[in-house]
Amino acid sequence: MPDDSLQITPQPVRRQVEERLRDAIITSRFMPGEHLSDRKLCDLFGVSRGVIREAVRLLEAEGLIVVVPNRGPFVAYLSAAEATQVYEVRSVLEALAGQGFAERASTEEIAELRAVFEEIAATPPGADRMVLLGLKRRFYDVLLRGCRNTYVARMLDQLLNRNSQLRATTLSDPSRLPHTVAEIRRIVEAVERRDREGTWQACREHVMQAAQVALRILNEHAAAAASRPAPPPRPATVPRRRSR
Amino acid sequence: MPDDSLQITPQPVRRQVEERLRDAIITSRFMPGEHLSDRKLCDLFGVSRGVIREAVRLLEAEGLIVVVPNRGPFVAYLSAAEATQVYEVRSVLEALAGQGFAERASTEEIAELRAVFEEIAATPPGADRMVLLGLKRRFYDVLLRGCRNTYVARMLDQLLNRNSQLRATTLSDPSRLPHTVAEIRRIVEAVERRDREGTWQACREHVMQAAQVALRILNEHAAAAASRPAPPPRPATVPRRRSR
DNA sequence: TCTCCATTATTGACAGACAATCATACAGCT
DNA sequence: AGCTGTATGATTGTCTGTCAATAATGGAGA
Repeated sequence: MPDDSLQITPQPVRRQVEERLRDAIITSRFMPGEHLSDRKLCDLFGVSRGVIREAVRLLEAEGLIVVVPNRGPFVAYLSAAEATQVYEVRSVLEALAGQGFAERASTEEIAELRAVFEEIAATPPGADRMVLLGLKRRFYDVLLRGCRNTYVARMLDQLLNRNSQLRATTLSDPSRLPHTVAEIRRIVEAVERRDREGTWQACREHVMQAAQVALRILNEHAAAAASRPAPPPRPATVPRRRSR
Repeated sequence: MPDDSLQITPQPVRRQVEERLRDAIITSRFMPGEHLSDRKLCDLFGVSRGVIREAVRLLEAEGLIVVVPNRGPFVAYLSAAEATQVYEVRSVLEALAGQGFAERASTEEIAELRAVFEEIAATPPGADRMVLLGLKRRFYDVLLRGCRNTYVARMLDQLLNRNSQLRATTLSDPSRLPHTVAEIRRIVEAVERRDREGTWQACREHVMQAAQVALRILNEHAAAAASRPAPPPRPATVPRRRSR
């Protein structure tokens, strides 16, 4: 099999818009619920309407954008109920990815995974949330590449993007950091033993712990919002209906 | 909670094109590897290029279409290796969906699931493959609706579409039908007992059995193709690279 | 037969236009 | 005041035409 690591593929303008827009959403440059009108995006990216519309369609399918007919695209909003569902799916997909990694990753990839883990473990508690999120992202990049399953990689990637905002807040919780490190250590150690079942369990446990923290935070926010006089407007939350 | 079953949402032309194109692909009206040029699709659907391009972008994100730069969209092709991966993911997602159904579906939904199962069980062995696929599709529709998890529903839906062609051939295997029915019966019965673990196992088992049959068929085809002088051209299999 | 080049078709991207629809504000009525 | 209806303005959905860049095709020539 030829090495295609040096292969370059031409990147149409559309792809760049897709990537930047995706990035802008998952880094919260656009807030959930925000209206992304054609005009605005055209001006922002300096491209024509057609390109914007195509990019929006792709991000719509990825679930990052919700399009309401005759009103246009909005940044998707994740309710507490939906977050629960996301974590439920993540737990099994991540477990599957971990198991695949334990089975099929090369020794180099395992070493790489440990290296990223050590970086996470060495992070001071007061670090910027985006730094931590970036490290965790790299951890997942290694994991998803080494699990040798394109489909689990794609879907987990989408899920991680989908609730990246929530993840940023849970990761940044200083009291949570040592627990996170311990959980990830369990994953890495299980992988190093090539322990299928152990990795599965460790991954599952990790996500479920994260889910608990996330939902606690979400409920606190909800409570705080309820005590405030005017609840956030939350414009047009998912009026779209999946067909089929 | 207000009943939104009467809600009507306007369907832009684009949505119709998306649906029809998706349907045409999963029912094999377009063969894998086939080139779907703008012109052709414009003529077929009688709409402008912009609409076509947007629809293609959406189906690209769903994995049904692969777009190679400067050559346009092709119907995605599923290699044996990829099929293995799809079944691996399906097994856990379907298990999760089943578990969610066993926990959270209403008694009406459980009855509905059994009703569809009875239809499947009553199918004569010589039935058309598309009839069976349609029934199975309905089974999944009920399951995915009742599991109360939008995300697992979306992802499993995509996976089922992705390998619908393969599923049609495995389902149509007459020697396989009784086994299929038995496996699905196990699922339904576990659900009726509200047995989380049992449903999980039954679903997992069902997919793994299906995977075995599918891979056997794929290998037979591959062997047959290899014995033939000219192997099928299989133009441009997944040259696209996922970013990030 | 093979190689190289010119022609042609197709994609990627842009701009302009138009009807349909939605949001808003304002006037009028009870 | 509170509600209803309408006029205005902005935005979306869609079509058309245009143009450069790239890939596929086919033929000329060695």
